[in-house]
Amino acid sequence: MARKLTEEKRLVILDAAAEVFSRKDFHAVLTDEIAAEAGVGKGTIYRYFRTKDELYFATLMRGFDQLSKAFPVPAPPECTPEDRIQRIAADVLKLFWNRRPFYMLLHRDEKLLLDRDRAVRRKRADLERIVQETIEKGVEAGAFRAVDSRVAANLFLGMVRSALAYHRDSETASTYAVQIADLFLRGVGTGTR
Amino acid sequence: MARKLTEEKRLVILDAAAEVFSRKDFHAVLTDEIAAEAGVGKGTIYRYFRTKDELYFATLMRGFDQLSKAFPVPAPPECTPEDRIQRIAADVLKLFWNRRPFYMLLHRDEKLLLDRDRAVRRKRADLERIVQETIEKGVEAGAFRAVDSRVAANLFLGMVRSALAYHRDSETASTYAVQIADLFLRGVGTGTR
Amino acid sequence: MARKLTEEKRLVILDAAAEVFSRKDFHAVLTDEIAAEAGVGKGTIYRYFRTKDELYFATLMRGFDQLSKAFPVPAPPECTPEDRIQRIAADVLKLFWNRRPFYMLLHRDEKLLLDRDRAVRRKRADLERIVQETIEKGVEAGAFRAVDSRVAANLFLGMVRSALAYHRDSETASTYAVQIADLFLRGVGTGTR
Amino acid sequence: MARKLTEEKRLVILDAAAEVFSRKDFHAVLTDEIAAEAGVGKGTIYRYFRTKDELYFATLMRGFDQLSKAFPVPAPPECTPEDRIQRIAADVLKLFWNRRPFYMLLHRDEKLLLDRDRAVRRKRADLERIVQETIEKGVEAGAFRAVDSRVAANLFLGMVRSALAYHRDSETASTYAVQIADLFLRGVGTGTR
DNA sequence: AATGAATGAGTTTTCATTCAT
DNA sequence: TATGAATGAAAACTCATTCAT
Repeated sequence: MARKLTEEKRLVILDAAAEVFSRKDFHAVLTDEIAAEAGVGKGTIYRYFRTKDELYFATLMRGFDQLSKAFPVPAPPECTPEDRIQRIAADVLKLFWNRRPFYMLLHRDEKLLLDRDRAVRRKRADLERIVQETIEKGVEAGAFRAVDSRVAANLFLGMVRSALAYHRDSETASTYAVQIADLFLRGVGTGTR
Repeated sequence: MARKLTEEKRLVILDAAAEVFSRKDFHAVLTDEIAAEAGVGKGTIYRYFRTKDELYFATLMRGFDQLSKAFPVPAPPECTPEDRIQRIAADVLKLFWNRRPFYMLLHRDEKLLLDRDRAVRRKRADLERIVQETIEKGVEAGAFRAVDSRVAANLFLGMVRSALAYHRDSETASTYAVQIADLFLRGVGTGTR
Repeated sequence: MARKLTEEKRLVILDAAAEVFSRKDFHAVLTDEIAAEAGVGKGTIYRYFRTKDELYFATLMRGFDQLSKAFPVPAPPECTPEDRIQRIAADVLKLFWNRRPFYMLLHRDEKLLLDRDRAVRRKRADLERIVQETIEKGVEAGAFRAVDSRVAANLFLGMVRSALAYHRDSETASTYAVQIADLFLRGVGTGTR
Repeated sequence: MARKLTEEKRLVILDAAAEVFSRKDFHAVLTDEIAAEAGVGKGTIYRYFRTKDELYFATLMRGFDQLSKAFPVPAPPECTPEDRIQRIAADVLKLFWNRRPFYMLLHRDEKLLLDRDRAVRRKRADLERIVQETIEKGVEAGAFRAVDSRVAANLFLGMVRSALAYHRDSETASTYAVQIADLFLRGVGTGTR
């Protein structure tokens, strides 16, 4: 039990860090708080992470990786644009719904992450691109009006973000997903149906 | 830099602070940087604000007050819900469009502001309420489907926020306003027209 | 220098502070000087005392507590007023004789201490009262002239203070004690002997 | 009225400084406080005194000079030691009785003054010497017991200091002077009378 | 000549990081 | 290996002194 725990403890620290960092600014978080939250000594943190910065970035990346893995997207290959939109809303909301702190964290430091990590940049772009492409396909197929796909994608994601950030605890991810998809699809739909 | 009148200098400092704080976290900003940006000595800042914290809060409040004054809302009194929605989108976007740094600042520290200032809390609630009530009226009038007004309001504002945060420099407030209103109104509309 | 136990180090810091504060004004003493004198880092001081002020007060109180414990007074219960006077002079002088720096410190900030700490106030009053009561008893017993006991007590203590503050290093506490008691007792005595 | 007021204002500032410095440590006194007390602008102080230090020293010296002038000592030339002692007590007490703040100031920074000014050093020594010589004469004349004149002088002055520092507002200088002289003279007297 | 707003050197205080245990 | 007391570089804050008005 001398070395086996190592990876486990790393995760304990990362979890604690995610928790604490999600509550306040990077600079407002004291190393001690993270140590306390993790239930380890402050020195231990430095055995696993060279600096507070590194820990912070690792925390972001870990959350991000979890998401990446969980990310259900590309999503079904050849379903209708409407279904894909619906699917994306549902998936993203479900993914973050019970991890609001982490979502807030990711959202707040989006910029830092995007600047520092290629994978994050790619993933972020992926999501945007998928939504955008889906919309474009919808337009091409005549299912959607000729909206600006980039703008529409941004608005769609804005609704998703808003749902994540401001939903009440009593509300569910799927309710929101349905409403977002519904609103969006009617909003961009051609009405022919 | 010569002798300035007191109130004038206070504003110079607040402007500088807004500029600097909008670029980085509170904790990442040094008092010296603000002083430099304002073109005053560090001590001067402390003649106008007791602590860095107080300066920060004053900065947020100043921006907020400017907005409050500029805020065009209650908006037209007895126009259609559709028009009001359109108006709100246009007004809010126009208000913040060229103050993105400040908007980001306000958005980032929404919580702090809401916790500390009643006026902010009220203003924020006002906007939400107006949107929500407009939606409710639309529903009652049969112009909108029977959506959950709170959720719909949240999604509407989510689109607005997204527009503010992620728009490209080449895009205009009014373009976005039109698209948001269009998308939203079709989304919640009954289709009877 | 190694690792010390917490309470031990607290005392090391307090000793150093007493030393440094006794040499100069509170405001003229730099935190760094105390740290250097204590042989610890500046930050360490702040682990034990919240502010420089708190450290200062703690320093005064510590010396005061030491004295309180060492304080031999109430002194003999039922001996003659003359003996009690002699005893008090001897005890107080002995107590402070080799702690002149601390005595000076205590004396200089008498007011601060009296204002802030009830125990100090009580102790100070105790000493005064004991002297005064002793004098009153002497007067009642016909051993002393009908002097104003409060004034006489003040003068007696004035001699004691003067001895502490201005004695030469070559002089001893007991020599002074004898002379003070002698002078005072003859001074207030009735001469009947 | 452009230049005539100059010396007058200098004194106003010195008075204010004496008042404020007597209440707190040199370092605890802000230049602003002195300016406020003097009813002049802060800058004005610097027109009269180069630095705060200089003002402080000037304040001490001013008080000291006033005393020097008022100092009645050498005292009567060829009266009895008893009379001289009585005279000295009365004179010193009278001199300081209504200037307690200044006395406290002088007393607190005795060391600084003694270190910096030859005249002060001389004056202080004078007083001590006069008392001591008077005692010696008394001893030689057989009027006083064979006390250690230095110690006795110190104790005598200790009583005087104590009277100045701790007397109540309701008490008078002459009462104290009488009691001090009485106590001291009986204390060192041979009893033959 | 007088003023008090401005200044920045000098202090206090914090906190990431180290290191003795 | 884990710890948390110790540290000092870095940041906030103060205040004597200057200087534009």
